[in-house]
Amino acid sequence: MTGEIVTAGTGVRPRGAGRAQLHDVALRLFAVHGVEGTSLQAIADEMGVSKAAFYYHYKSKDDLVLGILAPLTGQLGAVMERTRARRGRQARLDEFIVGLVDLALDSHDQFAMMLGDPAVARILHAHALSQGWADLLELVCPASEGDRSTRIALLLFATGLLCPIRDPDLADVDRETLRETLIDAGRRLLRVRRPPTAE
Amino acid sequence: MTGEIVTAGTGVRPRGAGRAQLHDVALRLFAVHGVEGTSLQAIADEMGVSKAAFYYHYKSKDDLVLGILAPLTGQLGAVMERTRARRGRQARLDEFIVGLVDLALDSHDQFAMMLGDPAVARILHAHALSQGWADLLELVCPASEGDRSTRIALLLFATGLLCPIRDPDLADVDRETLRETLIDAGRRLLRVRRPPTAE
DNA sequence: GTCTATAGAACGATAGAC
DNA sequence: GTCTATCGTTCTATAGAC
Repeated sequence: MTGEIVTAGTGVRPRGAGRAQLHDVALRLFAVHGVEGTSLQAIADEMGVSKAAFYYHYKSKDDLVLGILAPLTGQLGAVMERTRARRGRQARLDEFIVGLVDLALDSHDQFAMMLGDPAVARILHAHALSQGWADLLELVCPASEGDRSTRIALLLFATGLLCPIRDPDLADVDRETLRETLIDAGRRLLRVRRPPTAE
Repeated sequence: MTGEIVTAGTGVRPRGAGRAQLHDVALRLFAVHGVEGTSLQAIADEMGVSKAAFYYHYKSKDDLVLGILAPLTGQLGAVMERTRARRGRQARLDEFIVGLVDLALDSHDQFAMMLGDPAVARILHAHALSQGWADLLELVCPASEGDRSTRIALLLFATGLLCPIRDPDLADVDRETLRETLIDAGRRLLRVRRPPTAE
């Protein structure tokens, strides 16, 4: 079920308890308005503190984004571990699908940030940290094999997970149903027959 | 093949020829950095003119975004017309898939803006103009029928089209191959058997 | 851990000359 | 159709008191 919160090896360290609230508030605003569309002022206002208080927790806005995304990077690594442990192409694809869906459902906003926000792409790139996702892709569908159509389907699926997650139309669908539907969609898309071993 | 450029009924009017270059430059920058991440200064610099020159063409940045998106709105309407003309659920789904893929390939950057950029969502909403996409969705999968799993797959597919389009890994895939692969993926995802009549 | 105050830059937008 | 110059605002970020 992808429960582990990994603090990850990105060099971003938590400090106190107020930071958790900062993450929550910032993440929610980032998800709605995007990173560039959210000012530190807006975050501070929403928290009911002054803007300067922010700088106790992080030294810059970019740092905040990295701090928010750090757990996701760790979780992505965990999915990669589990995928690597599987043998056979079908088993690996299935592990990838299930892992990614759980990640998208557990950490929707972070997931949407990472894959959807151009500002985040810039920040990750600037810190040479965009690797996690690229590595996972490479593991499950090596570029050397040149299987373009699988790679396209993979990218389509991962990106497609952005929408069902944040769409207001789907707010009333319960989590387990959504999860099964998305996993089903992934298997259909990637021609994975059934859960190869168990779940 | 979705050739028609419809100026659309959005109330945004072209003026001269310099506007075409403005659209090109702005669109390219918007696609990379997002709307909020692209300043009018950056656009002006890229065009080799002053920032003030921009205001001859549009009265605001929001207006520029609407102007850039107007043709897409028209094309979306055309897809809707063609979809409406089809009879039967399978035929409509197929028309939707093919139409959307062509739109995504023809107008990748506009497509990515509309579906991916939170700033654009805000602008469209502020002008009560987000309808085109919602209407198309409603036509092909009415909310009243309550077929959640099809709706989820539909959203996943549309959003998923964002990525194969802009991913640098896929730059060497020729357009026709990409088109066929994406259409195939859509049919698999939405369980559409074959091209119901012709193409 | 939070505050006030402010520096300094960048932003969107306007005025008016050419 | 483009320019220079500038207005008013907002932004990130810092300094220093509590």
